[in-house]
Amino acid sequence: MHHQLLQPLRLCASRRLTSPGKTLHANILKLGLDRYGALPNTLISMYGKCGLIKDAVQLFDEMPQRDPVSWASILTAYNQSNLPNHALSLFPFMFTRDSLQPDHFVFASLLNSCAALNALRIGQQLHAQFMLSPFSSDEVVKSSLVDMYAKCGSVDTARSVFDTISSKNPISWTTLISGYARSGRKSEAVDLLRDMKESDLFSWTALVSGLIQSGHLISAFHLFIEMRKEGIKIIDPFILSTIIVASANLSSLELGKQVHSLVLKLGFQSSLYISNSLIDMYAKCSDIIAAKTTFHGILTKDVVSWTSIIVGLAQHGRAQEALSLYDDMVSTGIKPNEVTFIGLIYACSHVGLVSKGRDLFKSMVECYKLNPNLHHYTCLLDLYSRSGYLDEAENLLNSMPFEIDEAVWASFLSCCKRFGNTQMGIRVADRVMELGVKDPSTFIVLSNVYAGAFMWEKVAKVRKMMVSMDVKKEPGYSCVDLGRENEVFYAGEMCHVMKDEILVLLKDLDEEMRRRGYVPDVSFVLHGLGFKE
DNA sequence: GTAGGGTTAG
Repeated sequence: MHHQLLQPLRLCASRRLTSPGKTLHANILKLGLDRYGALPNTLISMYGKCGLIKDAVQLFDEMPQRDPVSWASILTAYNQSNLPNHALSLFPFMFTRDSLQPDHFVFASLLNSCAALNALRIGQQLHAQFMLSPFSSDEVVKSSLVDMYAKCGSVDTARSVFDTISSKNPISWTTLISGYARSGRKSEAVDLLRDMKESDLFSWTALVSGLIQSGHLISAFHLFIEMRKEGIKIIDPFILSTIIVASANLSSLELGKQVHSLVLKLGFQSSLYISNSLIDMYAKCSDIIAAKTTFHGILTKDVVSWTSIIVGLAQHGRAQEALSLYDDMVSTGIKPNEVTFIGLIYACSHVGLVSKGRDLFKSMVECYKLNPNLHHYTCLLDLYSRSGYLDEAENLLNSMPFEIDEAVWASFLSCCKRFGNTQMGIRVADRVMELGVKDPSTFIVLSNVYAGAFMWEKVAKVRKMMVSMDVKKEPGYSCVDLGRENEVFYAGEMCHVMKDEILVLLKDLDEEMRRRGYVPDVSFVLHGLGFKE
């Protein structure tokens, strides 16, 4: 009897059919078969795959007799519920409570947890235990070792494990290609794919998306085109969504639109991943209307859809629209996540909605039980300081559980200067000096603050530091998309072909701004340091 | 019961 129940349970697991799975469990209990054969372990695995981790854990804890299969099932369940740390902390009880030894399935699951957590030390310990175990030649475990080392930043070790695999399959190849590509080792990644006899859509996706993650955007596009020429069929939308991300990062509306038409041609427009990345792409490429159209065209929007449009609107300075969409989102019953709040506080920051931003931060912690990270504190700090709430900003700075980086210090410092709080400016500047400075623009802000307080010895000290570190400021530039071409303008550039037209336009704009009440602030201008600003 | 590729973040 219990054999006939295994198949439907496995079907529920693979198709994520939660309620039929529960019904089957109820029937199994009624028949008194819940301790029969493979049924207990299959139930754990079914609950894990359906995302019901609590039910899986309860079954596991209440089992009178656990075996390595039960352990592999619960460890995998934790990984699939995004709780790899629970898997690692449970594992020692396999020895102490159950007197069992890990098998190859258990090793593979645990290495997966390490990869997700960047836990290199534990990964190395498991590697040693694996080598001493009777399973030391298992090739699935070796593939997970390759992945673990690559994800923990040790790509060369990943390579040496890969070389010990005697019969490599497409999965082991793809794992290493992805590792090289994500670490930015372009030529090794490409060479590996070319050495691979049976490259498939998976390996190409790993290559292209890894290169996009490491910033090799143009190469990624060339490889994508090569893949199409090779005749690899695009049978799922994964690679298209990464290519959309690349268009967004290149700020190229032209490329983004082309990829969008390819999406339509191949029929993947209903994929949520695709629509979500299109929202972001259109927003980053300045077409906020197309971003909104994409968003409203989605039938079942998820948190990422809502978050993407909120962030996009915030970046376009449309704070009110972003905030009112947030209200719509909550009333639709979608719970915001950490990223949503970054977008919301960011929106407030750009229009000076201080108390709204403060309330949102509070509701994030109190209503949604989300842990604010460095980005949230940075946004909130930015909100206070840009709006001139310098005391709140300084209090936050002193009470937050994170170390902010130099750019954030510099931004706060320039706000002290802008709002004329000389004492706080000096206090903060002294702290920044102690922490050490690397970025040329930070030196400039520091020098401005000290100069504003007539502290000439400190100004001289900053100058000396700049000279001794051979600081050179990279000239700022902006980039204008002219359809087929890009035009790059450097600050201080005086040899452009359209120089005369540009200067006339600039003069007109300047006069118009002054007519509307703009008073230029020249107190920031730094003389005699050889900077072209 | 185990291993590979995808979206949002100053």
